[in-house]
Amino acid sequence: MSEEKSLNFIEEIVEADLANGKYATITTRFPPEPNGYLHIGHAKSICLNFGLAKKYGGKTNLRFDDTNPVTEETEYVDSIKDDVRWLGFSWANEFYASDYFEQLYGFAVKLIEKGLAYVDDSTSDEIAAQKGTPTIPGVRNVFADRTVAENLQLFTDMRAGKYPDGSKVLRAKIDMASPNMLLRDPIIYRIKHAHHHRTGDKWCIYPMYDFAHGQSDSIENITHSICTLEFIPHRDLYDWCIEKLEIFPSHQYEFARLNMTYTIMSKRKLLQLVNEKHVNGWDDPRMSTISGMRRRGYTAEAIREFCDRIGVAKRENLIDVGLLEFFVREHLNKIALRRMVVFDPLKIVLTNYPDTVEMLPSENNPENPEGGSREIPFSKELYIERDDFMEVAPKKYFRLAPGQMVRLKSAYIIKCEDVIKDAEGKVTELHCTYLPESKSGSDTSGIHVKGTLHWVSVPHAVTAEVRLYDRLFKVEDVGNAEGDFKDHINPDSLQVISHAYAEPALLLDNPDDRYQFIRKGYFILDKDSTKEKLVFNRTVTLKDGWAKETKKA
RNA sequence: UGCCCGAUAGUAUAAGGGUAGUACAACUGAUUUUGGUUCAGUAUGUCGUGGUUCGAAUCCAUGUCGGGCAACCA
Repeated sequence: MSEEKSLNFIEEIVEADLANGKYATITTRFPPEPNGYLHIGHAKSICLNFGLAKKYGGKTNLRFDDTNPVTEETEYVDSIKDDVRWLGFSWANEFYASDYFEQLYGFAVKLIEKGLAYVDDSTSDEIAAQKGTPTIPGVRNVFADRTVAENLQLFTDMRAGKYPDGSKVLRAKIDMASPNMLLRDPIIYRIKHAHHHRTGDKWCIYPMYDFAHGQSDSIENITHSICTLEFIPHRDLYDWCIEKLEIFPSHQYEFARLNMTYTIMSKRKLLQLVNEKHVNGWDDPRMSTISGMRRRGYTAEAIREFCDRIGVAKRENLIDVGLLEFFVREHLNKIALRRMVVFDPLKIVLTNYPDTVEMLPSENNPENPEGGSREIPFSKELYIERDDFMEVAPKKYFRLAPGQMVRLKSAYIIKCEDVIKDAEGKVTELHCTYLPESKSGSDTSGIHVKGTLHWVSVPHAVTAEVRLYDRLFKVEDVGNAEGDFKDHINPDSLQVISHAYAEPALLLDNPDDRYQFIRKGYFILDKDSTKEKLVFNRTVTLKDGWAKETKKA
């Protein structure tokens, strides 16, 4: 199988199970609750579950864990399916825990018949109080002594809708003194007169996670049921149900969930950001949701590489978001079309350039010779970036300064002759001369300059809106930071450049294309774009060695 | 003071009794018509203490530290 690359602990389990004949083939599942959009943490789980099946020739089901009707919606189901597909995976079957409600009900009846479940009329407070604490054993109440016949009748009546919400629950009869709190007669069914997104009003009792998940796995013959660390204590109950019900023995394995710097990974908090309008929806490009990252321009390939690289283990972790960005850059560098866009323009007049327009060819991607080239209009009046000029420049500044020369990308070398200012002393334009013999591709000037700038021809410039995103939070470990997580929101996470100047080639390209705005970063067209108004999202910046250099000083 | 997980460079992750390796980050330098890319190189690590062993990140004991467990959520 894999000789070079080392295995993670789950792959080792799978290989052992396959090698010793425990299973001929494996089946995994990705089991989201449709109560929110998927985020990068889910991507790790998706890559793990689908990746395992792919690697070992098994299959993976997509199963919606929809046992709590009050939080779940079809919108979420649809978005989850979109996201999994976009990530590049296809499921063997699309299942729903709600598909199994009848079967699950039967399992509960079986437990009652075996004397292993009872109907409890206590309030939730009473149940909590009787449960004890981790160091004090719980105590059973009188309802635990109800007869099988009585329990059967009561449970039937619960299903029939004879009781209001909260008035009764079905509990598994296990061990009120167990050191594992989850085994102290856990609730397995509760009454909820609520509309379910798939079963409608057919049911008014719903199984709890612990009575649905393992059994669903079992029904689907899941061999390796992989979940996150917080479910470790649930494994005893998972196994207990399977054993008492005498059904296919799926096994649960747990790995550490992904945590990432400067982001949150909780659906509850993500929902809060959406509801309270701290962001513009679940697919806001600043969100750690898969749909947000997609809109921002991250590629599925980069996300998969990231998930592969971070590994799977049981130790808690906090991964540098910079690692994700590394994989995004690595991929985009290979596929992005190079374009020139000026965000903050400073006008340049080439005093010795004729009143004509030249079309200059420029490669689409230096990393890919087959990527071809496009023609860029060049004229007497150009825009360059305002911070590519300094009137008084430090020593290692390779850009424009009075008397200094730079190369204009794919065009000529120019020299700054005159600085024009307004009454306040603000630089309004630069008068430069160009070296005709320095034309890109046929340079005979013999001059080598250190700096190369991007530029746009003034009369040909296309205006566009550019949205620059920064991290949504100001602190590294948002989850463990003091106070409310919203206190740490970065107020400057979105900067809008409403009038950037772009080379005209950007009008012609395909909306799915990825761009590198030379010296600026990677960009993608946003869905808010129209024919009249282009809108671009910055996916990620380029690494900036100069910024690092200046920061040091 | 119960039970359960875990601990390897800054961050992650390998090494499964035999040279502590890889990626990102950092730092040097080279190349470069993107201060990007690429290339070459440098520095940094086994939680503590005992033990077993010719040999321990790995096995044993013990301590310490971090995390989890008492929703009619998943």
